[in-house]
Amino acid sequence: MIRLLLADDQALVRGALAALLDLESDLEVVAQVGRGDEVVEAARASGAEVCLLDIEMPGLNGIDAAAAVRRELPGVRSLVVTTFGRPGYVRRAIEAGASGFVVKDTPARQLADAVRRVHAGLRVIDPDLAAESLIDGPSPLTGRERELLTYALDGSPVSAIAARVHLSEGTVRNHLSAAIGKTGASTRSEAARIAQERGWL
Amino acid sequence: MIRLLLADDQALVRGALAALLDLESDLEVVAQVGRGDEVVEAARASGAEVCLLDIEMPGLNGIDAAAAVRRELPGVRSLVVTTFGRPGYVRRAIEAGASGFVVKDTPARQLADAVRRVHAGLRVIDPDLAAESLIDGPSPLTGRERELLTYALDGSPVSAIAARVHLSEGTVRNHLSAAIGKTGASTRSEAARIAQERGWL
DNA sequence: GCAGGCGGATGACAGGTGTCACGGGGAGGT
DNA sequence: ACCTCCCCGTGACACCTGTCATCCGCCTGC
Repeated sequence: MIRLLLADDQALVRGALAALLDLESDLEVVAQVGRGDEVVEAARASGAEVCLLDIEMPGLNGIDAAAAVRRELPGVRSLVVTTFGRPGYVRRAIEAGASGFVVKDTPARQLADAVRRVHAGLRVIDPDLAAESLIDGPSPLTGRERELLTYALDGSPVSAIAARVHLSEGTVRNHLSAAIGKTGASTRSEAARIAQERGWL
Repeated sequence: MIRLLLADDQALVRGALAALLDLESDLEVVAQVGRGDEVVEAARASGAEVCLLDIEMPGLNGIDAAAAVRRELPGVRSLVVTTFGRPGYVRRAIEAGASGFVVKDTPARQLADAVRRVHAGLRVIDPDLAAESLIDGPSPLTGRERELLTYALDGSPVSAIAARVHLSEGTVRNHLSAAIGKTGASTRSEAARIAQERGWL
């Protein structure tokens, strides 16, 4: 019997996944949480062996949660399940110590298999995403560029971004201009979108 | 026995919801689709009585799908289930003929109850969203403003938007300026975000 | 009939934005 | 020591954007 922990901020999806996985005779959902920063504690208390982690969660995202599990509970394996198949996410999830990466587009019946493989010590990674992840390579952005791009995601004007990070507007424009060049975009909004799609943020 | 149709573009979520609802002794999932434009046909073929529709779907969104069901199969009721609780969505879903509106944050056990109520002819609407929907009022945007805002969502420059809709740049700027005023924003990106949050797009 | 709203357009203007050149400082590598 | 890369800043320039005034044609409601 494989003991599972589910982490997803949408209660309905979480409950539905629990119902789905509980149908399998060799799987048992022993804990459910809706926040990333509750994963480690719940996993320890419930004696979970595999953690199913969504990326988009309040408190702590699924990738950082996987890293925390790796650090605090070395014997527990993590499987990241997310809506968005961004190549950079795969890389970061694996680097964070996750044993698998699955998108929510995959057929439901494959999920139980993925859990079993992860439990057996194998790695499960969506093949398409793995290929893209290799092609795109790691992020070429510097720390500042990444930071400023995240603030540019919502289309904020340069002045607002500059005030938020306590920099001059000229400096912000220079960093964003560099990011625009590296992403092949022509506006900071477009650059921010591209960077996010590739998981560079 | 209530016959259900599930429509959600994420196969994993769709399958999980099916597993969850099939646990109820009086519910039976008789059809599953991943696209909005397959809903009517699948509902007719399967003899579904209630359609559970996600909003974000390829082909046709859940609200338009609810309208299509209303038109083509008057006896079938729709329950819209979505990730984002945007007030405008509720209004539009109800106007489109949906009998209920539930967000994916609600506890899993309440979903089956919502389905039963909808099947019984009652309306099921998330109370918080219903209140917000009344406060915000309907969209003040004109058709063009709405259209141009959707193109402005990703931060596209005015020139690109103008080319896309075959208008002069000046006209596009005027419409967007009006939208900026109505949303209380100061850039078109911000206006687009605000409008989307309120379900005006 | 006619006001009022919408869609479309032009022109002008202030201010925001992207680019480039250039400078200076600090951390890391050889 | 030296070079390289990152970070921060300034100034200048061309271009983009948001706003406003003003015009037109079209439809709808009164």
